[in-house]
Amino acid sequence: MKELSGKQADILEFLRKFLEEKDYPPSIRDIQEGCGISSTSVVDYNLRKLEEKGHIRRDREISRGIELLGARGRRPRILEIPVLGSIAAGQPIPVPSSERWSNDSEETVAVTEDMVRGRENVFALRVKGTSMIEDLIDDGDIVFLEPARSASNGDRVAVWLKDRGEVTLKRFYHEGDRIRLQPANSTMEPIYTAPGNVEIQGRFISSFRPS
Amino acid sequence: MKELSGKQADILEFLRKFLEEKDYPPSIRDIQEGCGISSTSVVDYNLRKLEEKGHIRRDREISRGIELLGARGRRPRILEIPVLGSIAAGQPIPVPSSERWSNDSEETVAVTEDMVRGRENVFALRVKGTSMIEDLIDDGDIVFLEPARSASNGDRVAVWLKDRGEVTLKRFYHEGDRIRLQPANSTMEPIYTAPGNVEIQGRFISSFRPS
DNA sequence: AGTTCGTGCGAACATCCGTTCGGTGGGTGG
DNA sequence: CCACCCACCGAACGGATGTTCGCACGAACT
Repeated sequence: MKELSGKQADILEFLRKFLEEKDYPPSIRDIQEGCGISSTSVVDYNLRKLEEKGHIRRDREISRGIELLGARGRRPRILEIPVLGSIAAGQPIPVPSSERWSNDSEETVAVTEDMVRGRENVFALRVKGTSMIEDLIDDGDIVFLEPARSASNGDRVAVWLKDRGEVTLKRFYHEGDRIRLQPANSTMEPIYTAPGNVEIQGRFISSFRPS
Repeated sequence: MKELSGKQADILEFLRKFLEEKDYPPSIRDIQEGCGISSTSVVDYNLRKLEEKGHIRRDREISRGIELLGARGRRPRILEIPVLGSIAAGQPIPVPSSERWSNDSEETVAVTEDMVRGRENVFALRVKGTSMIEDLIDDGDIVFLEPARSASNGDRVAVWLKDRGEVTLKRFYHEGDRIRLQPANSTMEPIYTAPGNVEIQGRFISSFRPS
């Protein structure tokens, strides 16, 4: 990539600022004024240069048809993950699967899609307590889950215990005619229950520990 | 917030799609064609309604002066955190502080600013090994650090050990005339060294465990 | 029936805006 | 010196675009 002139760097910087502020690209004359350039043709000239050098993309004949390329311009896919509540504190959580959580005045966490790797309908829960401490999931962590109705042995899942009316995060084991829900905390006992009593809500994907 | 008519929902949906694709807002006539509306004035009319209802913001007299409000439109502050390398595997890492990491062909991780809470110049490292396992930092985790030259007792810091020429993530303790670098792994021994031999690179902020 | 209001239509207008073109000046190489 | 290229300038052209205005149609209400 060639070196760019002072004027071109100015324009690029102006583009970033403008986009940051207004959320739509500047017109050529906006750039002209913003960078103190005397003619629109000069802007056009340098814009072409910038396009040749791969910093921007232009849609000809279209007003404000400038797209900023590169890390700062290309907006990464952002997903707003709803934080549906807390888990392992004994509180029931609403079921996310088929629900439309459209008018969510609830809390959300924005993450980039690398964190959920293309999975669908991911939701998040705030972890209360240390029942999964040995799986390196601490109190206060945020766990990301994908909706699931079934699990394999050893999966970390959020399950609803019908008789208790609560949801908890545990490792899941199917043992003969019963289910073992194993906390990852040696001071805590596993929960044994009948398959009919558990309803799997989601499967663990990843976790984040805020500062 | 009032209910919006079918046409208004169409327009809103078209706005999202268009922005997603082109990275600049559509013109009124783009919307007209895209939504199969017969007149530009109808688009204008519904756009005004959408503005009243708080879904968009318009800059009058400006082409494509439409800003999408709300979760999907308002782009959260995204930070591209450079992943400078791995840590605790004994590899030296470049110092991030005053360097300009502008032409970073290196790997980056995009995160929302909640994850670093307004800190400056945050960088990230990929954790190799389990030396901090008891601090719930596992092999493969990504840790976020802020540049720092000093630390308080108990801080988790990335330090450069001059004599070994390597960087490691440990808990930091200043004990009299020596420094103790304590792994959070009972099978591993602390490192004792002279204050002059350690150079603190960064302080632990938060961590993320990919799936 | 008459009125009002929300919504839609089509056309015209004024401006915004990308593009083009002729021209200038400085630097470089023949 | 001349030719050539790069960067720049000013003006004008024409298409793109936001805005406005008169009108129409149906639903709700008096």
